[in-house]
Amino acid sequence: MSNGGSFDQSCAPTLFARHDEIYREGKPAEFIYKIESGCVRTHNTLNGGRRQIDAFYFPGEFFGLDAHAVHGSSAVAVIPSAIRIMSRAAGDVVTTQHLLTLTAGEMQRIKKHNQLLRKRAEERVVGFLLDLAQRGRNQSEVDLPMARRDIADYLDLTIETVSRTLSRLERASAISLATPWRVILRDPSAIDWFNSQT
Amino acid sequence: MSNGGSFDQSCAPTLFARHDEIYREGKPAEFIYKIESGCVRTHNTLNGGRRQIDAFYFPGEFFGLDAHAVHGSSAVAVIPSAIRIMSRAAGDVVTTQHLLTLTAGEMQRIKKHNQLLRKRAEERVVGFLLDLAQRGRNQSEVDLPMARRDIADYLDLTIETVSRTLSRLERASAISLATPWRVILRDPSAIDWFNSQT
DNA sequence: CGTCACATTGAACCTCTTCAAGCGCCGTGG
DNA sequence: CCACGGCGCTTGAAGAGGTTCAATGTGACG
Repeated sequence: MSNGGSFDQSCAPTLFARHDEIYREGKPAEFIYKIESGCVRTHNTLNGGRRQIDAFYFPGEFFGLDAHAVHGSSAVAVIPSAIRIMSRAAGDVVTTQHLLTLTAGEMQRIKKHNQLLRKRAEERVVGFLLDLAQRGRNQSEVDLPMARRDIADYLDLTIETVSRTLSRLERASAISLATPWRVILRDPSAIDWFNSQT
Repeated sequence: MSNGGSFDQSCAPTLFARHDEIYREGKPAEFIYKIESGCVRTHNTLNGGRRQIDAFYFPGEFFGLDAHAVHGSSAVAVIPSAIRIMSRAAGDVVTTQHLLTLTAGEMQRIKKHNQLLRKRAEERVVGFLLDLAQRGRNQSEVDLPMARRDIADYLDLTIETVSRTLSRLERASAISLATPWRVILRDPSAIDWFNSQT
């Protein structure tokens, strides 16, 4: 698969502070974005104030690949982040073929998230941790830049359930919480097992 | 949006009987498919025998738009169906632009399904019925060609909960079950309301 | 008329949510 | 420098919603 190498140097990265909005739901989707450093989340706010997080993105990953002319969700920096912004207009450095590849990858990601939402709370949390471990540099240590509220809204659980589940996993010696935002996985090989669970 | 009109006549439809497999998970994704008549479901079988239905497709809709070189799920005819099969190879009648449009639409559909999975049982069932009503010819009468087991595996509920929820909706005069596979919606305008619930 | 597959209904159980309180960290101000 | 207050995480107890197990109902087909 293309890693976007052919067009990722097309502009200087823009800096965003913690909780800065990168684009807003409903606005025209003119650009695609690539994370250089930091972490971004995309979310919709349903009427009722309830918030739904669609995805977290980490360095090297692309986001903003909405289906239609307008963004279906808002993007916000979870921590200070550097992001490359590229026009998705036809005829630009971003080709239709690129877009198709990236969009197909995004679809894959959503399907995976979909499967996660069908599992029980503990499996969701474990799946989330293993996913982050796999995407991070260190397979056995995971950094959680986002708050419990964000994790809960991503996994469709309450913050209490997320917290309780992490505590239970720690008591069971499956993980270790160095700090609430730094998790050590006791069995990194669990990643392979989990990924085989289609 | 393109309705695919430029290439939907490129071959004669193939007929599939009830429960016939159209393609299988893991096989190369060489074609895309358009339903002329009938109904198709796509599903994965997780190890553990548990089945997960990703989508139902109806006349006029496309399926088989998997992200990668191989299908991520199997496709099966729910009832006797006529399906047009087209090669997705580059240089064929199906252009990259077509594929991007169709894939983006598929992504939209998955996101919608995703939101459905975050709701409570009753909302999932109602959302499912309204979705089918909207896609069908008659806004106030829905035909359910699939079994309760299929609906349950699509909504991530048990067949008991689906059945109980439908019964409760009928007692509440929200719907009417002419037969277990024919639902009359008492308030079709609910579709607009439900779609506004992001 | 009997059988089979599917749908419906009931009751006990379990998981997650809800409501409520406690804890720890950090920045601010006296 | 330390007390205070706010914010986010954790923990506990009660309650609601769905699942599980089990039985009953119903229509199609031989």
